Amino acid sequence: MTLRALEIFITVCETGSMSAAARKLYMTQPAISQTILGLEDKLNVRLFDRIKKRLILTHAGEIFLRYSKRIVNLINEAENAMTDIANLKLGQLRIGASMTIGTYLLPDIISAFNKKHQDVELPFIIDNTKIIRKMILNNEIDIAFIEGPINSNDIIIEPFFDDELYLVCSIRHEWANKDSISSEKIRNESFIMREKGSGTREVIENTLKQFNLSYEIKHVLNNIDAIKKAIEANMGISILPKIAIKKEIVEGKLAKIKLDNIKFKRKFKIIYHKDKYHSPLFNKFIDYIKSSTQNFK
Amino acid sequence: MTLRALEIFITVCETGSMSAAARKLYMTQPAISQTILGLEDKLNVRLFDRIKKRLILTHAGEIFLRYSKRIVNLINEAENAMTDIANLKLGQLRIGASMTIGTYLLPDIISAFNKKHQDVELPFIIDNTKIIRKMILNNEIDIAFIEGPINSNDIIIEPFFDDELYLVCSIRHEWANKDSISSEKIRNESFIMREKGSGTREVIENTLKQFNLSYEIKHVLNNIDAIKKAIEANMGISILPKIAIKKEIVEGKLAKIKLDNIKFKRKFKIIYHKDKYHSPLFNKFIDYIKSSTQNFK
DNA sequence: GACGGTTACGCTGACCGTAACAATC
DNA sequence: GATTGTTACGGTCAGCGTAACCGTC
Repeated sequence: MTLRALEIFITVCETGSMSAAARKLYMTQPAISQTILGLEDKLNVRLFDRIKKRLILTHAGEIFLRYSKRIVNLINEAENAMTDIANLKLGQLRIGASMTIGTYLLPDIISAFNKKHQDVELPFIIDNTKIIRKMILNNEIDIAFIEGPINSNDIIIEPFFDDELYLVCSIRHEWANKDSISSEKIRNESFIMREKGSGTREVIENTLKQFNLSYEIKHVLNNIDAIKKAIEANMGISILPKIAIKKEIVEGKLAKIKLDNIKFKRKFKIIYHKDKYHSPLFNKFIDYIKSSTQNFK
Repeated sequence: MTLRALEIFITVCETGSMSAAARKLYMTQPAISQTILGLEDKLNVRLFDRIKKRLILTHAGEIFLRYSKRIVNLINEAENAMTDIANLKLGQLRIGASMTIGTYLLPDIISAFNKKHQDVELPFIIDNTKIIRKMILNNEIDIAFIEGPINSNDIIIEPFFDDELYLVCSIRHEWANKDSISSEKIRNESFIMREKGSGTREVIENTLKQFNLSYEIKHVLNNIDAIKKAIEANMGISILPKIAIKKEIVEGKLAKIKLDNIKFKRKFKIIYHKDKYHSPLFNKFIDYIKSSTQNFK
């Protein structure tokens, strides 16, 4: 019993004749006749009474017609769902991100993307790089955005955004009005730092070490928001990613200062499993992320 | 997209591998691989991620799996319904009958048949022969049982029961205790008759005319029950079909008397459209009717 | 004769098997 | 080397078309 046979049967019922069904389906009439006879033979039941060359559904035929319609409808529904997925009208992309990106960069982008593609599900999880890496390998998420270093033969890494970190102080701090500060001076300031293992801290330490600058850590806070509040309260200075402080700079709550020619730079990366199927939604989202972050100041 | 492909897809999902599915379905593994690839190609969607030769359903695959299961279930349901019909576990037979048969013969038989075949529908209609004939021709009923004459090139007529009509009188009537009555004597009795056009009346008139017997009609009642009540009240005598008076004879409410050697006989007939499909239920019911009436006294 | 359904027969392509290859464990 | 999935190729059969036949209007 093929789906085609069901469609033909339904058409015969609706048109009331095999000839009419043949015309409607662009087939020859004997082909219709044969599939109907084949159905009857296969089902061991007469579907039509042929009374004076006119077709009249038997009781069995009526029951089978109802089933046939339900089946064909369901198949169409399934096919539509699949084309919707192919056309990004439907789908799911499970997104992961590490702290900073997940907090300051992705929320706006995801929500904007979701407005463009209403019926797409975009479950989103923020965790540290190690966990995110494991989730990629276990196929628990489809794609992730991280700042820290990562390595695995099964993971493809693709940079997508040049991050820079800025020295930040309270607007009440004496540096607040200066354009630039001599890098030597920071050894006299109280530094507020992220905890060990933080990608942000790693960049800062590496860069300062590279320039042989000494500094003193006064407070250690495990999230950027806490650090920002502490700086606002003039408890010290810190070096923070630009995406995390954009808003506060604009609002005049924090001041960013150049430190000679020293730049704190790193790359944000897109990662995904090397065997991952690049669904249309997958590709679209990567494109969207890239174009959204391209002109980020 | 074939049903077979859906079954294969479901099996692959359930077993988690194409090889296992191949073993389960007694097919080769490449055949499985091809149908899955074919499905993906046709649907324009990846159903599985192949991560290290292991199959993991994509989001699209999960959605399609749910649809596939529903579709396959529905198809099985439809096929089961059809085999049930073929096996008389399900079905419908629309039965018609003319007055006498429908009132006195069929009800018990239909209800007994329905006890043997619980889930079968047996809609039943009683009307005069002319209407019943029309319903057969219009495919409004599948089979009918009639006593009167009928003719149509499209209707098959098959006798199934030899009916006999008996002279009946009240037990208070002077004939009640006699075994036999000379046929000449009925001209002095008040006759109770069915209306003109009744099949029963026709038999009586034809037979009496054949024997050149005269009689006088006193009352004309259009149904047998009314005639029986009238006879019980000793308003007259009548000649009634044996199936209609069996109960009253046994209960001693009416007396039946032989009239010399005159016998009022006729045949009950099964009729159906000549192009009617003889469903298993159709045949079974005819067999049942014949065997039930074979030993009717 | 026009129309509708069935039967007979031939072709084509989809489906499945065999064989060979690739990749993972 | 054993297992699993993909690719290539060939055979078979179901499904459709053509032609011819039959019954109804």
